[in-house]
Amino acid sequence: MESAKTIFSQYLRKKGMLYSKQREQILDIFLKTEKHPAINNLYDLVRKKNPKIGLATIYRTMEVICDAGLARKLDFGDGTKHYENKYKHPHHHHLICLKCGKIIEITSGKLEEIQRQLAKKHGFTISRDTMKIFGICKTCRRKEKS
Amino acid sequence: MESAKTIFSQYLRKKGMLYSKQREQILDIFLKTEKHPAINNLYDLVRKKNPKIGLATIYRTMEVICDAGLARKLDFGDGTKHYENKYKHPHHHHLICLKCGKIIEITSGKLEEIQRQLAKKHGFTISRDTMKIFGICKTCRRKEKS
DNA sequence: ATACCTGCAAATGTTTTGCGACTAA
DNA sequence: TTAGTCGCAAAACATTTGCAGGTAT
Repeated sequence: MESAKTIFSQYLRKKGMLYSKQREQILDIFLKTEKHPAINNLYDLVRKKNPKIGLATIYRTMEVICDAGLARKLDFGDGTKHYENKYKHPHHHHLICLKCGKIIEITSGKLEEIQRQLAKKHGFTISRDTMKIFGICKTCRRKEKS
Repeated sequence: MESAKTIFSQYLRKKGMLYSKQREQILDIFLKTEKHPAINNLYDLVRKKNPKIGLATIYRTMEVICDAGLARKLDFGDGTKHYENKYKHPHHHHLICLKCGKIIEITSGKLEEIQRQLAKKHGFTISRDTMKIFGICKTCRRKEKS
């Protein structure tokens, strides 16, 4: 399996784009984050390494990283874009705690099967799908009770 | 079953809010739309009846209508808020055509069951959930082939 | 050398807010 | 009468874009 960096640099070459220092730094930091960083989280992290970098470059580069198939853009309805690592990371869904913001990733073969059935029933060809369950996580539920 | 207007006016009274002409007009027009209007669609429709109304009033009022349990806020990832009628309208999900923008509503008991199972497995108490399947609808698929 | 990129600032588009005038009860 | 609303304009955000100067190949 090729490394994410290899995939990225090959993608860039194929598209006639350059493998700049900024793009490498942003990819590095993004791949290290294990969660679902908002664009501003990434901006802050990248600035620690390279304070000169601009927010627009983060936006532009994350777009390219998505196009290269290494990231997936997420919308948690909090008014800003989030990104998650797609590299070696199968399709999944999210449980989102409304109290503490914790995000739990879930996968379900049964769920995928039902989605396929529903799509088929309506003659619909699936490109992508997203399911989010908002609620209260175990930890916050316990706190509420006390 | 009470009418939507009754529910709305009772909600307003309970909250110490007024049942203004604008609120009534916006609710009327919103209830008549059978789809998932964006805020600007509503703005245009309402302005036909009452050209003096301001966009801020639409935003503020749709928020109140949601709070009253008569509308549900939707995010189709197109950069603007949409609303759908929640009155006498059970929980459901959406198939969204990426070509023509058509939205098909789907319900599935099996799906709800799986969501409950997944939440339970993680000690999660569900508040609300949303599933969206993006793809190509039957009609657009046919057009592509020709 | 020469595309391509970057950082900055300005522009954009959506949504929210402050406020003086107005209105429902 | 008077709290609550409205319309407007300005502010607040997130995101995108134009451009002059810098960089990778």
